[in-house]
Amino acid sequence: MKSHLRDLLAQAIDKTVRGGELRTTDLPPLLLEPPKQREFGDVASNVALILAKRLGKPPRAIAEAILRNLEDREGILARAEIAGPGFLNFSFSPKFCYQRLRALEEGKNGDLDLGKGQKVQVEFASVNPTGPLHVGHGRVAVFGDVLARLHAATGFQAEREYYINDAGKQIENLGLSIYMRYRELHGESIQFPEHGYPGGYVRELAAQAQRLWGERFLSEEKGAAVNALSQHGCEAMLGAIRGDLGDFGITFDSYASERSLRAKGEVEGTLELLRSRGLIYSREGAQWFKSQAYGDDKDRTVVKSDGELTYFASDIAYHRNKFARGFKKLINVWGADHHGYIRRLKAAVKALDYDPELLHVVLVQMVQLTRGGEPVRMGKRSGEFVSLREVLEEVGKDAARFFFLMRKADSHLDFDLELAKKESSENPVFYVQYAHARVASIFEQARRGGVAVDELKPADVDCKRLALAEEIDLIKRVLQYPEVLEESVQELEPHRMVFYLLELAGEFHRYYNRVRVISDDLALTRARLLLVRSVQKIIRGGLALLGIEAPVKMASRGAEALAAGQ
RNA sequence: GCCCCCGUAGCUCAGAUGGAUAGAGCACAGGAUUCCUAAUCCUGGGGCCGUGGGUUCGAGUCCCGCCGGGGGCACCA
Repeated sequence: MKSHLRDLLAQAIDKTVRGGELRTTDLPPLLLEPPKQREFGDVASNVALILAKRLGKPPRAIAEAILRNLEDREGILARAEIAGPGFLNFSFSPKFCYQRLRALEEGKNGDLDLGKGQKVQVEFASVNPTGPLHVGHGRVAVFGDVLARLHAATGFQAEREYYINDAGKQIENLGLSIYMRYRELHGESIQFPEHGYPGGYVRELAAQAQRLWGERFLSEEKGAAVNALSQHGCEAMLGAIRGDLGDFGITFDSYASERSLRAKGEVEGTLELLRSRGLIYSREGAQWFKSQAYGDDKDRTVVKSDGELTYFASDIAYHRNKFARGFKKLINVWGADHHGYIRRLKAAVKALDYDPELLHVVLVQMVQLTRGGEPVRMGKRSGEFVSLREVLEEVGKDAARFFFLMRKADSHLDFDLELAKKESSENPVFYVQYAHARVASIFEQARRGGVAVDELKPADVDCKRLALAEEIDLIKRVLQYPEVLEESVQELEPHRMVFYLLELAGEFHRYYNRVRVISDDLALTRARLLLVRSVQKIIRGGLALLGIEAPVKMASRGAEALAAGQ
């Protein structure tokens, strides 16, 4: 919708320049934004103000010149005027709204193609398989998943990948932890390793090992036993993680393994490449990558003095591997605690002659769980935290996903478990879902009245009957969807879609309360049905992008009240 | 000590190249259902945009300092 106007405006400015009324070649990008106040119209442009600054001419004069050259042959605008210091305010004509609505209902507007088939990889979660996922991981995972969905919906070829750090010390520590618990199970008194994993799941893994292999590891040489248990623990945890994420509606297209990356010699190969370029040197028995030369704060170790590779070394090779696979855009979704890592990774990318701009790192801030406003205590040290599974079981997939997405990544997230469970107007998830269900309910009613909703085609509908101000507003809101989608993808900000859906649902609920869709006037009824059907379609599509169900009935409230026992 | 994020209504947060009188939800107070689901809607009060400077015709937005909250600083993972 906006893009049509943008074209018109661009032409007008172009014409103004060619006509000699504006003497500039340096035109700002045309940004059309909703004005502060409704009376100012649907969209506003401050282009005249910006040009005024650059050209030293009065903004209103520039605005007038542009308006004079604006040729709206198709009549998409109802109003175009200058206001305030020199804003250009525009309102779309009802005729244009109807036309776009019809196009939307004919399915012509859903195919936004920003990506042109470009390959994008979203790497997220990538949690070391040394323990179960907790809430913070959940936010990161949902964020990454939705970024992938957004890209897939806009013409990108999006792939989700999970990178498994299965080669380093952490996995070894997991194995050692299991090993000690295993011996404990067999009656030995043990001293638990300092860097071991204290969580209860380690005991379970040990018990599992006992069931599977009996006393075998008691007699086996320690190193071999730890190794076997590492592998066992890693596989088991990965399975659990996969299960948790699966229940959250998240699956991956591929898993990358650090161990196999090393086995294939890619890590050594990458280091060799850097070495050949003189970017690796030895100091104090270790080997360092000259990341400082590429914008990092300091040089970083890639091989420790004991000969072990660092995780960073693997990460360099991993990202080289990603680019080699042909991805044109890489998105890494990390917890905010990894922020110190960005520079060194970008430095490495640059040193390998890839464009660091193609690598987007989204940092997702921490999650603070609360219950009725009171913080839920989580002790990292004791290994006790609220797991993602607990949250999932308590509030359900839809509420959890919605809450994780409600804030931009930069913001710390307060996640109130009580609120997420509440089935009332306080809970935004239900607000949006209810709007969708309400439309379904209207359809049900219409069918009972003999109106063929399902066969309703835009061509059979007289959209002009949608003449109320509420109706025009609602149509305009519906037609905003592609713009919101585009911004969400470009800015990597799914929360924009969440806010939009809340607004759309609100606009619909208001409309519903004011206007009866079904009436004796069949032509009017059909027009209104078409309108609410478009609302439903957009909400369903928007929720699908967030991985949230769009129910046709809001039944759970009654059912749960019943189950709760009066 | 250095780096990153945050600070906007009682609470949780939006605020898109700097632009018009700073918005929403919740909470609070009152009201709406003979009619498509009241999980809804309507009305209302609420603000030195942490703070002090600076740039600008114009700053919640940009720059510098300070205060408060969170995170990161390794031959850790």
